[in-house]
Amino acid sequence: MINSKLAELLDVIADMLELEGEKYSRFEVLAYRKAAVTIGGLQEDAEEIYKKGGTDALMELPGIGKSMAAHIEEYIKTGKIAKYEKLKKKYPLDIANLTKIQGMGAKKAFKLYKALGVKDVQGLKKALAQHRIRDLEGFGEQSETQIQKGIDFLESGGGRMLLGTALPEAEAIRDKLLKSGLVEKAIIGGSTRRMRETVGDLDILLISSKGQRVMDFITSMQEVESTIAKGPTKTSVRLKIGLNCDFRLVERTSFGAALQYFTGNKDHNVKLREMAIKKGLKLNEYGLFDKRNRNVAAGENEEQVYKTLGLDWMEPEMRENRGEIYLALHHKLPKLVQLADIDGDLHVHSKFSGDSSNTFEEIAGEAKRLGREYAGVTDHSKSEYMNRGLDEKGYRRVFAEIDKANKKLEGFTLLKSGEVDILKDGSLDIDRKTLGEMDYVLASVHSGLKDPKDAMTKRIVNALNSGQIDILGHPTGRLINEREPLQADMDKVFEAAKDNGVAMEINSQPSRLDLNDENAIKAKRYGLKFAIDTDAHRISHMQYMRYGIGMAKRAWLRKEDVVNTMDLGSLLKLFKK
DNA sequence: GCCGTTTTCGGCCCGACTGTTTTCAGTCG
Repeated sequence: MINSKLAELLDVIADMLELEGEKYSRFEVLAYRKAAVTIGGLQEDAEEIYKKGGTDALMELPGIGKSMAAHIEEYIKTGKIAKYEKLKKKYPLDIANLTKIQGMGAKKAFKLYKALGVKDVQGLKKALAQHRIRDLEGFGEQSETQIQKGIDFLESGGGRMLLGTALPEAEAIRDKLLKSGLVEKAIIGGSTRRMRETVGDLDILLISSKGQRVMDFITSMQEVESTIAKGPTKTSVRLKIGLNCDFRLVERTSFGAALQYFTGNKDHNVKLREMAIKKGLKLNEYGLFDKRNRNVAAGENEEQVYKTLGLDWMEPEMRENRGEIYLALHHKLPKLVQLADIDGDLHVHSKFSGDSSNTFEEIAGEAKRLGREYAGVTDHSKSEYMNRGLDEKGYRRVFAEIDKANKKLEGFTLLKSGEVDILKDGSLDIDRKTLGEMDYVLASVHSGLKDPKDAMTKRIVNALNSGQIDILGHPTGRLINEREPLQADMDKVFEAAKDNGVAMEINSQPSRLDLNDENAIKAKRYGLKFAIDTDAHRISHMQYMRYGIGMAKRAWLRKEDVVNTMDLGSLLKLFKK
């Protein structure tokens, strides 16, 4: 995968062009930055895209035009970009890593290079230790401290954190603020509100008349490690869990506009502002203004902001500039699936296998509490010997237990299933007869995750073509920040799934979220159905459903795209087919 | 350098905070 390296190169080119100053327009710099973001965020390897469709395919990507496509082609063919190499001679410093330090941009880095010969982070550390920075023009003692802090943060592994870790932390902080009596309103914004799989920092929006006291309260909170910036309307802190959190205080009359601004991703917001300009208006976080600087539609809710721009309000998960603005303009937004639509959970482990200790009573009790009508018991199959996987006999024993338990349960049904292993040749490790006794079959790949793409594609497609699978479990096997997804031609996988009526799982475990939004968007284009499951190994995991729902909404899935929104009768009929 | 669901040329989003400064550049989101 060349994406991250390529994105870094494009970003550094942007930095260097910025250092060139007047010679380049800031828009050209911006173009490189945009391209870097696009490439860095791709799921598919840019090299694959190029191999399949050449520079034309690359130019389909947002922010990639003729020049960028040529740069990418050059990089794939030669491992280098001439424009970068040329600039590098003039700026022979490790901009990519230096600018990872918070508060350090290309300009500061270059200043330090010119004055002190600092070329990389190592050199910077040396200069800091010798206190050579504080005497430079434009720097001071504080600068040294800030830079040192930035380096420390970086080295302690500051990066994007799982949504499943970040969201509960944000909620805890929000609740504390609400309880403090100092704020009228507190809402979590940013990528957390958009339910992105990982979160770079938290944004919390506040209404309060006690500005200074609120900011003091925040910086003295237990969760806070240090204060990065503190002003009357904006405070940034570093949290002990290793995440930064921005707090913004706005007037009630601006709250809608502020919430809009702090929720949409950058592209979405830029698009909205452009629309505002075309209407002779100006949009910022304080409101929507006309030429005489009169607020025409800030209001207390976002709906007014969207409405005044001619748009329907849309759910936060959609605000990524993936075409949602066009749909909103033409009143064609899809009605997205909601957590409350979920009627059951089709991937739950029990004490009969694996590292789970869940009893049927516990599973049923928690599921009922969450308003669900059924839960599928999907214990591991025998290939997972590390997880005490079940063989045919073992499954029969579990099915008998399920029958017994169901007799005692009222208004709730446990379903007979299994998370069956897909073997290397694509066959399942449980015989046909036993699979036939299951209400449905969930099958997953658990081994050989690094196998070559061709073999892996064949393996999964064979399994799908066996006609024995109802749901493909965590289809790419990735673990966020830990393990790369398996390499398979997802187009072929989705095609085979469509042919065989197999639903794709959206696994709600915070470290999985698999399929992710991008793959789910693709799968939906093939007309596939989805099962949003929790893969619960603990009873508490059954609440992870909201993360899977977040992913589904990000993929614009509707209720009818998700099989476990159906009532039990309809679901069983579907699986019978 | 990119882009267009009116445009293939003429546009391209907006503001807060910091540190080092005497009015602002740099950085960030």
